[in-house]
Amino acid sequence: MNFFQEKAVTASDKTFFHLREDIVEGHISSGSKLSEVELSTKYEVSRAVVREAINRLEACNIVERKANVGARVVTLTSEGLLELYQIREALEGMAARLAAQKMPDAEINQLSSLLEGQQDEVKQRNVYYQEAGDLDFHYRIIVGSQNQQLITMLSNGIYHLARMYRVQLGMTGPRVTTAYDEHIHIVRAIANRDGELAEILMRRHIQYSKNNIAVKLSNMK
Amino acid sequence: MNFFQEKAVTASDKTFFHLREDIVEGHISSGSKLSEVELSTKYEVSRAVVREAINRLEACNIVERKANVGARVVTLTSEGLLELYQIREALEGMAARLAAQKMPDAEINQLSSLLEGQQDEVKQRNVYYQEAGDLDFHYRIIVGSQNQQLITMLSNGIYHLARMYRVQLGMTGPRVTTAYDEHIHIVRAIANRDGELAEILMRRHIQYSKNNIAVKLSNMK
DNA sequence: AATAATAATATTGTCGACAATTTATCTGCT
DNA sequence: AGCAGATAAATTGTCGACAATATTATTATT
Repeated sequence: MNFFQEKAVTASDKTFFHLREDIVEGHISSGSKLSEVELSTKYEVSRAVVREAINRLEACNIVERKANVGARVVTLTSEGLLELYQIREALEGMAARLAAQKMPDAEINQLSSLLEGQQDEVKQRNVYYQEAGDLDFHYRIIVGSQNQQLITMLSNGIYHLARMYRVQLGMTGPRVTTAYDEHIHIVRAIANRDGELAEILMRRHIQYSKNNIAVKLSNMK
Repeated sequence: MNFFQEKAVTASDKTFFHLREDIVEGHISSGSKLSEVELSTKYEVSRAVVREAINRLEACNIVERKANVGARVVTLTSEGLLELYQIREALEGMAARLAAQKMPDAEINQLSSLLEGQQDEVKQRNVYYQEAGDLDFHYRIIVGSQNQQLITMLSNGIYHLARMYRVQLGMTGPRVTTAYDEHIHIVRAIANRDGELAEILMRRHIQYSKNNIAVKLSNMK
């Protein structure tokens, strides 16, 4: 599941990863308070490392912190989701454009064959694709952009936030095959080295998934 | 100078701001090592708060840290600058698009009259405009996007990095009047609620300043 | 003399304790 | 009873000390 290989060398790292997973996967519910002492007993580390982990979560926009008061998990709102997808649209659109310019042929071919391999799976509406396959696709293009700052920005922060939304809103299910076709077209544009088209298609693609989620979100309440 | 009002309530905050300024303004040179003990004596605080400050700087991409080794100020490279401007182009382009949709009329008017007020100053090639005026312009549009995550992203991280580049490369000087005209056109598009045009113009505007800096950068070495 | 292994030093990572601030509880007054 | 202020409890912020790791210096061997 971890595409972006993150090695936890220090205890702070481990606590950060644990805590992030517990939040993103919904074991710690959105909006709840993060008590430093409580977490330090739970994860069996000192308060200092919990603090450091929370600070990092704050930098990822996963928790909000007020001085002398404490940290809370961010509350998910439809506005927040909208904002997030606007940012993804901008950044991943740019990533697709850059990938069309810079992504090595070898990587493009790998991506193409990856998609071909997923074709059967998708036709059978295998839900797996939605999660891992989609993530894999987007991540490869981001890496293909060869923009290091863009890569860290997206894989450190934005993707976990986006997943947090999907998990907490119970997003699984359709939009599998349509998304697959969009992926195909995006890769084709990249292979043709047409950055402008790649960007347009990627932005559309993200707009579609945003709308898809937004509809579900409005159906819930 | 501080458009984004940041209040330092805790000692960690103060140290963070001090340290960031010392780095961005070039008092601590790019690539140098940040010793925790050294800084703690310099700023007269404990190592813990220096650590916290460094962690925050790391989240801003201003310093890089290796576990058990330490933190260094990022080294500025022409690739890094290029990457940064690609990100700015994507994000601020989106900000301009959103501002055209959401920015209140009052704020647009304020921005218009701000530019008019700067006109004389610009015609006289007052260098002040380049720095503060340009920053003010961009910041207002970002805020006008009404996308909170976008706002924090740009004002916490990216702008300080961009300024760090300009300072360390000794960027002052021309491109004042041309940039001013571009500003005028962008605001006009926003006032006309033409998000698509606003985005295009903003992206062009950022591409121009990127090229402007890139030329200077290549002339130096 | 050069290299490898080992010891010494310095730096970062982690911890528990204390200080400052906020939040909750209690007391007294109208 | 309800509110204001004072007091107590709990939580976060800061600190200095110790542990673990990395870097440097030393020694031994070829």
